[in-house]
Amino acid sequence: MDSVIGNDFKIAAPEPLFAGGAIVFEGVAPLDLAATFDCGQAFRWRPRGDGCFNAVVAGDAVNARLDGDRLEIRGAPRGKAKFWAEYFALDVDYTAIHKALRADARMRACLAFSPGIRVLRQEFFETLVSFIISQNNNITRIKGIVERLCSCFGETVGEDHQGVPDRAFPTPSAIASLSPEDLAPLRAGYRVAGIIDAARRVDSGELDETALRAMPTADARRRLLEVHGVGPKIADCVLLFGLGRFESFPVDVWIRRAMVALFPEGLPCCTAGISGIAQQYIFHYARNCGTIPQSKQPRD
DNA sequence: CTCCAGGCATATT
DNA sequence: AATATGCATGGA
Repeated sequence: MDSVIGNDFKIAAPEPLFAGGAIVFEGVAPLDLAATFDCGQAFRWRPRGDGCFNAVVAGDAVNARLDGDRLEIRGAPRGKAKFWAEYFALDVDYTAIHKALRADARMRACLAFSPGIRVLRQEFFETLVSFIISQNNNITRIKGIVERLCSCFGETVGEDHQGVPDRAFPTPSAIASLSPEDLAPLRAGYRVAGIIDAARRVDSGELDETALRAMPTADARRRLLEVHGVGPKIADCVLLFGLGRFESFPVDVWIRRAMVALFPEGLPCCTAGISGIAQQYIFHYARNCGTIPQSKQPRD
């Protein structure tokens, strides 16, 4: 079972081009890199100020930029073009998704707020640990803790133009042998127990990504809930952002309140495996706008 | 200073 | 099953 998404919203990913040492995908719209990287699903992408974004992903220090509807990724080997197409969900038909979501006026309001958000397919272990860190935490500090985790225990994969080392997210085995005292420099508080438990379960094979991907979402969720520090919200975030289960979505008290206020009858137009994506638009709208649109919205 | 952050574990009702 | 409380830390 690969990504779970309705057939209506599957397309063939564009073929990669290779130009100037970059992996290039054309026709990627809709995609807004700033909105996508900064909507609370990823914690390592940093804007360089000129429209480029830097991160270390899958062991490569990469640079992503958008030129119209051309996505350029530098720093990754050609052989990983398929990985990057999946990372940016270029095989998901966001045009069709938007069309379906726009059938509802309230969903239309959320979508209009940040139409370039895509739900990324991020690496499993990094997503699991990052969202354990996110517990009762704010995004700025989450980013800081994740950076310190990489800086302390991640493999150096190069250095940036200022000579600062680029470090990968630590491997499960690199964390599995650590004690809470070793993680004290992270200043992650009570979350360190969860970080270590997650690393040990993954490192030992008890929690296996391949197995999780092969099992139904409900079973994978049950397995994730066994990890210390992983409750319903974080499990759903990991399913959505780290295991490509676009039909799953995080539902905590807050988002439930926003959802119910917006959609007392339940999420519309979202039954074909994209409720997680719909949720991300709702979440971002409610977080940044702070207001809940009424059920009656003006037509386009 | 206070309030709270993409919650969870645990105890109590 | 539902609700209440403590929690490390530091942004805003």
